[in-house]
Amino acid sequence: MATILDVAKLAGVSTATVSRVINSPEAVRLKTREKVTNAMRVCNYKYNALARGFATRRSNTIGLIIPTINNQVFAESTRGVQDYADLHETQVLLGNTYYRHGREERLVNTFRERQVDGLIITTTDLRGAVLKTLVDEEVPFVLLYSTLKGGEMTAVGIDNYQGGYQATEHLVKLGHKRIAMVAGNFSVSDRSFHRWHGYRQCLNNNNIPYDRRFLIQTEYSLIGGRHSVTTLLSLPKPPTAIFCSNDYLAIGTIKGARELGYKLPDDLSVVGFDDIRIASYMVPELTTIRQPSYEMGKLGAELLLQRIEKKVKPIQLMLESSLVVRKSTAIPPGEALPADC
Amino acid sequence: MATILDVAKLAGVSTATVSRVINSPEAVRLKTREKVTNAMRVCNYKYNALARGFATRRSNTIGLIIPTINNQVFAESTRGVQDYADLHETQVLLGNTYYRHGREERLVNTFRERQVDGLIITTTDLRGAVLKTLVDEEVPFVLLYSTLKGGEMTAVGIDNYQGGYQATEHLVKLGHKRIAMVAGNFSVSDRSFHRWHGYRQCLNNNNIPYDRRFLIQTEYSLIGGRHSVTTLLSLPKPPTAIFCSNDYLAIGTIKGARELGYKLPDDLSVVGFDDIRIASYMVPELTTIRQPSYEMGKLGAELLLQRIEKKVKPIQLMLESSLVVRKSTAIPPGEALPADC
DNA sequence: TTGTATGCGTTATCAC
DNA sequence: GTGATAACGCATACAA
Repeated sequence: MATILDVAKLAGVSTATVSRVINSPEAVRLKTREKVTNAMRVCNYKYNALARGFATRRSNTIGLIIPTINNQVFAESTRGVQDYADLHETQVLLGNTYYRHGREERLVNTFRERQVDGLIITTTDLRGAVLKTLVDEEVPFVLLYSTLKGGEMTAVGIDNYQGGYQATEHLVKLGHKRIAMVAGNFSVSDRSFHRWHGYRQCLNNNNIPYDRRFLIQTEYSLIGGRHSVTTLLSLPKPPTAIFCSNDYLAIGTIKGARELGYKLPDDLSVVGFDDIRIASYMVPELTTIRQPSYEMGKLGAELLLQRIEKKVKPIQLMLESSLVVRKSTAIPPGEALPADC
Repeated sequence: MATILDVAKLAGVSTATVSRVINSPEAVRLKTREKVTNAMRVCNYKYNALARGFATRRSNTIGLIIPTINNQVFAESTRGVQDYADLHETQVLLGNTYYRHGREERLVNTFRERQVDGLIITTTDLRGAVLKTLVDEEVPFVLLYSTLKGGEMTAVGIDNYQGGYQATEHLVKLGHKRIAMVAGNFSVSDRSFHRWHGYRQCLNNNNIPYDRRFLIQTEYSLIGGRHSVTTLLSLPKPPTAIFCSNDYLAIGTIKGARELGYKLPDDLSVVGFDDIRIASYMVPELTTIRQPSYEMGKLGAELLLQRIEKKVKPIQLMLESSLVVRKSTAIPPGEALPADC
């Protein structure tokens, strides 16, 4: 495989000149440039970006760590990151934590060994040692889907508390009093925890007593939702509405309820979170909290590159989220008409 | 940042020895090893995998090129690739072509500059120059979701022809005679083209005349399906069944038909392709052709690593696909009961 | 505008 | 078992 040395010899110039035509062509005389360009073609020269990174101590690579690419939401933000990186000659290394702290730590270390210029992390372990180390050792990184509102870490996210509050408030306004929540495990999802806070505060503000049997923590999956709803609906006084902390849980919940003979939304209202693309294609169309995943990824990548260039101080950005009312929510059963009519 | 030279000095050994404790600890005396290990801790040494790659001319990185991470199917195979790579100390660089030939070419070049050890590609341009060049220049690569049954390229896929045939046959057996197909554009999806072949051959074998107005090529998306069905159902003699070349098209088709007042599956049968996770959560639950995406990714990664090690010759693997009958297909309208009863 | 010389952090090939 | 040292391919300060 030809190197710049080969090209240099062939063109009768120095390697420095070859390097210049690659990196700052305008700094070399047209004639010389052409000689070099020709030589490159002749020996089928292929640029070695690894060697460059080695020499400049800059890899033009970032590491992206997410729970799982399998979740549409993270696929969207990943796309945002990729698209932005792509425009800035930056490549992205991708890793899934599968919501495991140990894997998150391992990925961070592996990526650092790979000399990534920075990291974008949707963390599963906000209070853990991993992020602290990153701060201490001044590794540029930004948190995605963050719940942070201050501090020394750069982060972009939405107000999960508010999202949880809005979702719950929507149900309260419809007249629901028995509102359950199917949440992602708090131990691995700070976001879920914040959403629950919003949920609980909303109940509180509306004088609805909090029933702890109405909270189920489970894994973020279709199955998780399907199982959880079975538990909830077999309670002596089952809920008439369920707030799920993501759309997959909501879709699973809807399916599970239907399997139990419930008609939706008449017998049970369900609200999701995220507004994945398919949400509006479900039956009933899913009422949910929309968060701008793609934009979040894009913005996260932008912030990271700026951090790498040391152009900005740590900052926490909160993007807008909003309630999207569709067809999976309605007034409680027996509200408009008596149940026995 | 400390290097092995620092460690060597601190431990009073040579860099070669430090390198040895990293790569083949058993080759160095326990006592020396401990000295080195200690020195590493003292100066907070961090291994530089990039420098290693530079020296060994092996990056332990592979490039994964897919149409879009946004499609659940590719997310699954991506996971398969990642999981396998992860077990073999290999990182994966991810890129989306968005079904654009130019982007595919650019990604291949960029990844090669990055010195990836090999590539895994779900190509959008099977007959193009890009793959040919890869073969000529002996770059290890494997095709995913491939339609190949021979030749010099390593590939793993399913029998798309057979998938298309099975899907259509299912509809024929239910009694449908007017069967349309909503397909991904043939120009960017060889897979779609093969599925169409299966579809057409099945019609042929069952003496059902082929009507070219019953074929719509569109982009692989929910919207694509939704729009296509509108066109099909406004035909003078509209189809009673539609075979869609992926699940998103099918889900879009179902939604579009419902918006036109059709009851599914009574008024219209729909078959998808892929069996993405959410398929069984749709209403009606989607009848579709299942393909083992995760396994395909895993197998592709395995084959690629073997190709890199030069342990195997080019081979084309076909995984099993199968028809999954659920609720989105039924006998044609007016078949059991007269339409006007 | 172009060339010379050196460094980047590791591995690998010899010696010892 | 261990050490000395030459690659690896490119960028860059400094000279010319």
